[in-house]
Amino acid sequence: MPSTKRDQILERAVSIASVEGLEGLTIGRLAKELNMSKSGLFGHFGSKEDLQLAAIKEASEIFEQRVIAPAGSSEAGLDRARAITDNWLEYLADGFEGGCFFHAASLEFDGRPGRVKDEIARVTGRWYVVLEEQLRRAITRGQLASDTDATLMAFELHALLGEANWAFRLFGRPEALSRARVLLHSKLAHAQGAGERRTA
Amino acid sequence: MPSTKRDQILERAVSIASVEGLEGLTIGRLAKELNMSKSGLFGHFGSKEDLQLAAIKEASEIFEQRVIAPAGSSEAGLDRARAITDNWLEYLADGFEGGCFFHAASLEFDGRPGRVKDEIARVTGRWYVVLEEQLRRAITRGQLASDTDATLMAFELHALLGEANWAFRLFGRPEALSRARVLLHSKLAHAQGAGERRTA
DNA sequence: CCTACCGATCGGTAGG
DNA sequence: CCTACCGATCGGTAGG
Repeated sequence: MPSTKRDQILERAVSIASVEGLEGLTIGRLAKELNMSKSGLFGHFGSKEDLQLAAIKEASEIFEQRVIAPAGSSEAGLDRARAITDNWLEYLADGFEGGCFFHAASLEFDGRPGRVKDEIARVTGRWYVVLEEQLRRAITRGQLASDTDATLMAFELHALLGEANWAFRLFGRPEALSRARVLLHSKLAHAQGAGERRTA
Repeated sequence: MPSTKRDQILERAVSIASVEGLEGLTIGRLAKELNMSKSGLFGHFGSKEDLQLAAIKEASEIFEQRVIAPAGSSEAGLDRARAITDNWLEYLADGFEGGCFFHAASLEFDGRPGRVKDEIARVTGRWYVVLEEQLRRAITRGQLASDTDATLMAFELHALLGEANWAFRLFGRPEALSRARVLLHSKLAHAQGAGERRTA
């Protein structure tokens, strides 16, 4: 399937939104960057909110392709959890021009109830659950200690990914990514029910 | 010292910005909420950027008062680190109308170079270092294992605070805060060089 | 502190 | 897909 004009528009839209935010993504600016008229661009979407929702869908497909799908070739459980977090870190390093689209969008819209916020929560929540599910399988398979709390561990791993994005983008230093990698690997390292770790 | 008009303006400005973002904080809206004219309000600040910088300063003073200063009465080291993170969680629950001002501002401005971004990075980085410093003292005093990596542990604790804010605001469920509390206490729990912990 | 105003841009529409 | 336009709002200024 060839890339349609709408796809080209959304590709730019997602890139702009990752830098300027989903509200900062204005129709006028998007049109100018694509050498289109505002109304010509507008014809592809019914409203700004629809454009925002379409951008979220486009960004979620990119995330799925880069982070979730490639992990499908790893064995379910600990290996797949590690593949997901490794892919996630790579995506944080170069996935979008302005850093993680969804982390920024979450904090931008958490105080603005509506369809856009709901969709951001739905999509990001889904990936969170995907990761948690692999931890549960790892526990069932004896790859993590049987008393591991999968909910808390998913919270922890997701926290490290968010912190990596925050620190990398705000301070511009790649150590944020390597620190997160060290911690993620440490938490996911030991197979066969080991599970004892240092605090660090 | 009595609360000046400027202080009253900034109080509203910080609350609006926590919900709408620092760019969404418009002079017109702020003036309307305060029953002032735009130009009357503008007289207190030289430009929108100056208003944003003043709002950052105001918010940082609130954070200092609520999170950092009260921890000064706890003994330096592990106790003070725990006091800081406890206060921080309380501040996440009710510090600003729209969630952590600085977490939102960080992700909003990380792609917009300039004085506002620099100031956000400077202020948030300072608190990060304050926490790390207490961990170093805890190690020196034998309250944490001597091979603890303070840099990584500060990264981890700060990650949990950020995750708590993200999840609490996006999904509106207070479990996010209690999960972070459990994990933070677990990591900071054991005195006298213990330091062995479960992954969860 | 105010009224009155500036040019630019916002989301969106009419009409073709 | 376009030009041309709408009312509203943006940051900011002149003048008092």
